[in-house]
Amino acid sequence: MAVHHRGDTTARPPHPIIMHLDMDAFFVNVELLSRPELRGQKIIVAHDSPRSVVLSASYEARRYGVGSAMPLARAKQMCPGATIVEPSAHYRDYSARVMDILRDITDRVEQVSVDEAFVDLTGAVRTQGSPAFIAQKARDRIAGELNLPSSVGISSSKFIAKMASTGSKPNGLWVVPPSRVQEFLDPLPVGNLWGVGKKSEAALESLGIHTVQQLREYELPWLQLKFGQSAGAHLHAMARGVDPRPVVTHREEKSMGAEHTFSVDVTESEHISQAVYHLCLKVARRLRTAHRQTRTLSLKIRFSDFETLARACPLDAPTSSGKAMYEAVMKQLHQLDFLDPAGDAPRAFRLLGVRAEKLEDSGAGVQLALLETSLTQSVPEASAHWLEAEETMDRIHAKFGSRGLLPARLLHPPPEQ
DNA sequence: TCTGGGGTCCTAGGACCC
DNA sequence: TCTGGGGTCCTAGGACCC
Repeated sequence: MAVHHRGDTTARPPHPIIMHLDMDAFFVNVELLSRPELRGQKIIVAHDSPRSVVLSASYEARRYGVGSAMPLARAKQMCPGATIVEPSAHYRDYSARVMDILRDITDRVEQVSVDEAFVDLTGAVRTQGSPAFIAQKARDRIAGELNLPSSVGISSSKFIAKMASTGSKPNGLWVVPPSRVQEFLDPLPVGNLWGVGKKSEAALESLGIHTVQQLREYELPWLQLKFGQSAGAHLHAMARGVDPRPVVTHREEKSMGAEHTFSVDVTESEHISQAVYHLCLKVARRLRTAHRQTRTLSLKIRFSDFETLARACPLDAPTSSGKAMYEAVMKQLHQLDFLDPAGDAPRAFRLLGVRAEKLEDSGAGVQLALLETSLTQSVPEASAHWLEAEETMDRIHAKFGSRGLLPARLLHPPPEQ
């Protein structure tokens, strides 16, 4: 609780102090810890398969134009001789250690992704020194204890703090005081703004708007007419450095999904249904681990021509059962005539995805109710068996990792171990 | 060059209700 | 009989982020 003094009408200072920390080439630098001989070389972290994309590139590789999310095939072509490193399982651990260091400053930490976080320093500055001092101490600890480089931006809003950390990279620290925000923003290309991607950038450019300064010349109603209510308001606010979003330390997941791109397009119905099965079990397991269940299931398909569509798969009742999800998805696939039980599907699949939406808590009581519901239905033994089987798989997974979850393995013991 | 996998948020249109 | 105006919920698609 804030302490109020006499005459203090506002509990908050005029400007919050927000820091944004972003790890530099995070995956690459984690890999370098175990392979120091590669330091200073062109490194690309990616699964080395024909359809994969770049997850992270060393600055040496970036000089050749390699960037995140680029198809690996293209990256290899642009940057011949680069070392391709398979992603490992260590990123979560290092991420957690970075976040722990940040939480030593304050608990006002919002983790945005595996390698990024906002920290609200508004309270911390009263006892720990200037924002820059606090930030540098955190960067020094991350460098000293984890041997990983990071960059920090500090300003009075999340959005400017993030732009500042990006601008300070690599291994930098940039403070933008409130009085300098406009001066900081004005020369930047609109494409640098948070939430302005390729499409919006192109639309802005076509209207002759290239810099934030130019964007600021346009009024709110005009921007909303051109870009929609929300995006227009967003652009208007950002051009003025306005971003009132607070640092949020906890956020509940709204959906959980799994998707898979086949290394080769697939037409065989049996192969497709097996993939659906896998994805459903994966999502169901995650739901149960989080004590959640879903009321709406969504199926995503990408065909070989890259046409992508999503369809809802109605559920009889909220569920965290992979079997129930599998049945709902298969029913929808058949209704859409995308499968032929006798043989090949009419169109080749490139990607399949399953996403659980409208999540709700599934306490022990709810799980029991679910079990009772299935027991009163026509195939009670089968339902009970399946729930039990899925729980068994949860235990197997906890013990051995994600290997060996094919349907066949459920019925027969795995060949090894 | 040929496009991953995990998400969030917004928009538009249709169904349905009053 | 030729038709309004909300509000809400749902679905599909798409932009965007890391």
